[in-house]
Amino acid sequence: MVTLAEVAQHAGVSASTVSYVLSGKRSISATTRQRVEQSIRELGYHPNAGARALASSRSNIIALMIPLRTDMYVPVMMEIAIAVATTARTHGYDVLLLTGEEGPDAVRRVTGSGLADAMILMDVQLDDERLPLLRGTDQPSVLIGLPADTTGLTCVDLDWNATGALCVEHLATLGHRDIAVIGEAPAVYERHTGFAERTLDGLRSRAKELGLRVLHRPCEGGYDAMAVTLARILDERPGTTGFVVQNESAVEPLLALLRQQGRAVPEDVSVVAICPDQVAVQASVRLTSVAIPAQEMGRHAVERLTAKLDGRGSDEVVLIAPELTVRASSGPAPAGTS
Amino acid sequence: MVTLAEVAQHAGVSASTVSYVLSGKRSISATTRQRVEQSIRELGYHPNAGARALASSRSNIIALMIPLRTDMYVPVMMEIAIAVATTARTHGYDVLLLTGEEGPDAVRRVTGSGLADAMILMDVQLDDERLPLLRGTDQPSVLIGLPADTTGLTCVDLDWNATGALCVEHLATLGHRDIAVIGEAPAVYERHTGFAERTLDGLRSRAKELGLRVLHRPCEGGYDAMAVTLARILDERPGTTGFVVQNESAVEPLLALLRQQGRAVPEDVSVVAICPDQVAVQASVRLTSVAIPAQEMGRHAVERLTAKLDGRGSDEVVLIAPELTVRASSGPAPAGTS
DNA sequence: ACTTGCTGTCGAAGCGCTTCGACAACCTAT
DNA sequence: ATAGGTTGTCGAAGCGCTTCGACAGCAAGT
Repeated sequence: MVTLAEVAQHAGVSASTVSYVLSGKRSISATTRQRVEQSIRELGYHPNAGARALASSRSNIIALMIPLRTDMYVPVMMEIAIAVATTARTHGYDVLLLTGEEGPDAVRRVTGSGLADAMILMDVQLDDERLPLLRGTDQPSVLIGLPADTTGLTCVDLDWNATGALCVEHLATLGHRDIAVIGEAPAVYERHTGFAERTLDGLRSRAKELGLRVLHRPCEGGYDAMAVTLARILDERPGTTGFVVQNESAVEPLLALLRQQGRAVPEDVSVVAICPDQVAVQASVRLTSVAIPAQEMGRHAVERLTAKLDGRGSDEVVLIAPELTVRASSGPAPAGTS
Repeated sequence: MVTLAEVAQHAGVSASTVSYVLSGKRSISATTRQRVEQSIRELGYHPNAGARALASSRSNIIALMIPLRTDMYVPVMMEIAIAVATTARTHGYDVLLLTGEEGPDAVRRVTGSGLADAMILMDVQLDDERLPLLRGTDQPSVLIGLPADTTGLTCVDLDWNATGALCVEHLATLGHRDIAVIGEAPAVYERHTGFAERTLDGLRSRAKELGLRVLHRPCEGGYDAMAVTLARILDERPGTTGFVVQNESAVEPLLALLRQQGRAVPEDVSVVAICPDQVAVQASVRLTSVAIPAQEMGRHAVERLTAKLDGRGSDEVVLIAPELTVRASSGPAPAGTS
């Protein structure tokens, strides 16, 4: 293992000079710098992470806490995680992967031990038990998702209220009057996950303004669950012509069931999904959808965080504006329904 | 920030004693231990990770290198990652998330800096450029997936050869003679990803033994790609009655297309999928499938790794035996085809 | 009583780096 | 020519922990 001291000796300078070459915190003459860089290359030197962390009280690690639930749509989590990791690297940080399993203890452990300089939390609940800890520490953090009370916190999220509203507006414009919302699994609502409730709020209030009727049903994914849910919806509101789906694993089952019942999409019923673009494009009917900007969320989160770590930037809530892409699953409401 | 020294003072012992209480590397009297533990609790002490790493040359971190490709089935990667993270925690390790982006440089960086004590590599290619580096270092590592040459390496993987064979056997037993294999995206084969080729090998050689005909077609996921692929297959081999699918995002499209063409599953054609159980269960037809044991793979990998870190265990290849679960998508070949 | 062997504790050295203050050496303005 | 300011480099302290050797105290065997 090559050390700073060896590099220094090899280059004929002192250890501190090498350190300053590496960090750029003091000016170094061009010739010295070159000599040092040469030695570093020749010896294959890599600074020791532990020593660095100890001396500078900076680990250059960002902790990312991901949920380990299975009722969330996993690819989105993964995409965020990957965006976080790659963006972090461009800022010189590595990413430590924490699963939600440990809960608040993980926050204590990481902040207490100086393992990470900052953290990003995913799957934030409206009243999340980790929040008091975050507020009580001076370690920077960013939430992906919005809790009920955001004072003293930095959050990044899709504007779910606006997303819900946007879906309704689109259907309203097309003349649909009776809207059914296929939601996430019941458990998601029970634990008061912000995005699900906000979507619903935005959707309902806009629907009210526009004079539409909305029926919301949570739904586990898969065919069987979707079949039951759809039957109930059509039983209760036979005139339903617009669907908003916020559960990736219910999308395909819904399309199949509608097809099976002889309801054509988009001629008889329109479907708007809230899902990653890839899902929308790969579905059996190319779906009109509001994209979930996973990458953007991950990137934003890291950028807010590094800003804080550099002393720039303050607490703030970043809401990403939703974008609806019209594809083949939505069209004018059939005559006589509006 | 509370330090070891403060705990020692509070408990009225020396710093080294506290350290030994923490590590258990020397015997400590019960009374002293209790006093120290009490102080630790009262002061809310957390050992500093950097200092620990520096002094012990152990970071207690395992690096996990995940691919950032989008043509692999993401939930499986995620499940493995989560299994790795949770299993690692039970052994006292944290997990550093590396994306494949950096490639071999990441391996150099991590081993060189002592950031991690060991690494787990996913998405291993038959002739992976990271392998020479791994062989050249004394840092323990485990691959999830099999390269062409496994000498000096520890690998964990599903036995893909056996998986392919198992699928064929099942179909053969049911009387199917003409088998089509819907594979991963062409890119997966082009970059010589081990599992895809091995599955095919196992499948073909068993088919040969059993006298079955096999037609293999790579396939991007989604409806459009699947439609083209299926048309070609049925054109070339109209008598095909058995399908093996090794591409999660082709499963549902295939089922839909078959249905659409009036081919009943499992009466007219049988489908065997190689996919996580969740996918098999949630599909529109409950699929006969060989499960991808993501959790098990993650767990095994960590356990092999910690064994190595503790000086136990040696290089070895762990192949997990595939298990086929019969569900509703496979049945006897229609009369007159065998 | 005296060595021998534990057991439990301590002090001190050092892990490899960052960072602060010091200070030559030089350059510019008086 | 001299005071004042830069610029580039160095030495030393210290980050918080682990670990090694030393050793006091005590039990057991001679």
